[in-house]
Amino acid sequence: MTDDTMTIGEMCRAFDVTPRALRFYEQKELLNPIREGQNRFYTPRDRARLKLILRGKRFGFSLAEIRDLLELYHLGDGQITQLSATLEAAERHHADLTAKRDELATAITELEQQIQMIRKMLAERSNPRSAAE
Amino acid sequence: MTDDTMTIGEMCRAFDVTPRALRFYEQKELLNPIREGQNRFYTPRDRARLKLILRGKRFGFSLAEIRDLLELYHLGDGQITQLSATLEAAERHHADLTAKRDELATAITELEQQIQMIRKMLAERSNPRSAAE
DNA sequence: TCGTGACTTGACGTGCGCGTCAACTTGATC
DNA sequence: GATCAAGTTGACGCGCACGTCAAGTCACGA
Repeated sequence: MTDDTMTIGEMCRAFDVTPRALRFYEQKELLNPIREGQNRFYTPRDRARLKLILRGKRFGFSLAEIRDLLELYHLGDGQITQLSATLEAAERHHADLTAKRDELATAITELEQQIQMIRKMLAERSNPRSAAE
Repeated sequence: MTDDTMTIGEMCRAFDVTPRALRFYEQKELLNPIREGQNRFYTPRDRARLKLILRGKRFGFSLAEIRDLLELYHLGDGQITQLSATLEAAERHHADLTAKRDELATAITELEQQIQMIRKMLAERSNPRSAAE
């Protein structure tokens, strides 16, 4: 076994990112792989964080925001640092996400109405007589 | 009545954006207000489009993507241009949004678990004996 | 020993989404 | 007629999230 760490190349293939991006995230303190000499070795924890990074990006969060949020997820595994402050931050993030979810639901509903309209127009175009119904 | 159009300043106050942003969106062909001499007058249609622009930004879409999507929403009001192609594009966008919705739901669930963990840790901290249960 | 391939550290470049001047016009008010 | 607010067109600047070189290190097999 390879000690369950991964090289930068393996990470890139696994997550479809470039080495440049991984080093950039490290510089911005979103990742901190083990440094053995010059080389980097990414632990399972790094992988979990990268998943969250990419997810956060998809939802339009900046890397700075994501870095702060990663602190929250991180302390699940034992650290007892300012728990109540962390709870507050987590709840703010939760409110943020649920608001986004609601807005997304609205957007989806509206889009579905648009699609229905287009379907109707197509139907009337292919069979104009049915417009009487 | 003021012809139901708005000046750039009114738009900025209504949507909390800068004039610079509105002119930028116009340059990128996301908006096209009426030009009366030098000045711009934004119609209800511009306002509807701006709403969608800002929403799209919140979901992490680029302005170029949003511009393309606006074409879809637009043709609801009469134009019959490539209806079936439009339907396809709309359905792709729909798939995109629902995927985002599902991923967001996952993220929210995970965050809620984290919050539960933090609450538990706080409870045990304030009343350590209950850890025996 | 000599590639070769994977990795490294700078350092500059790039596209996006505007911010921020400067210099000007235009209509209303004193 | 002067002023002032609101708008205009360039044009340069900036922060973010990397891309893209150049130049070097290091382990490995032929």
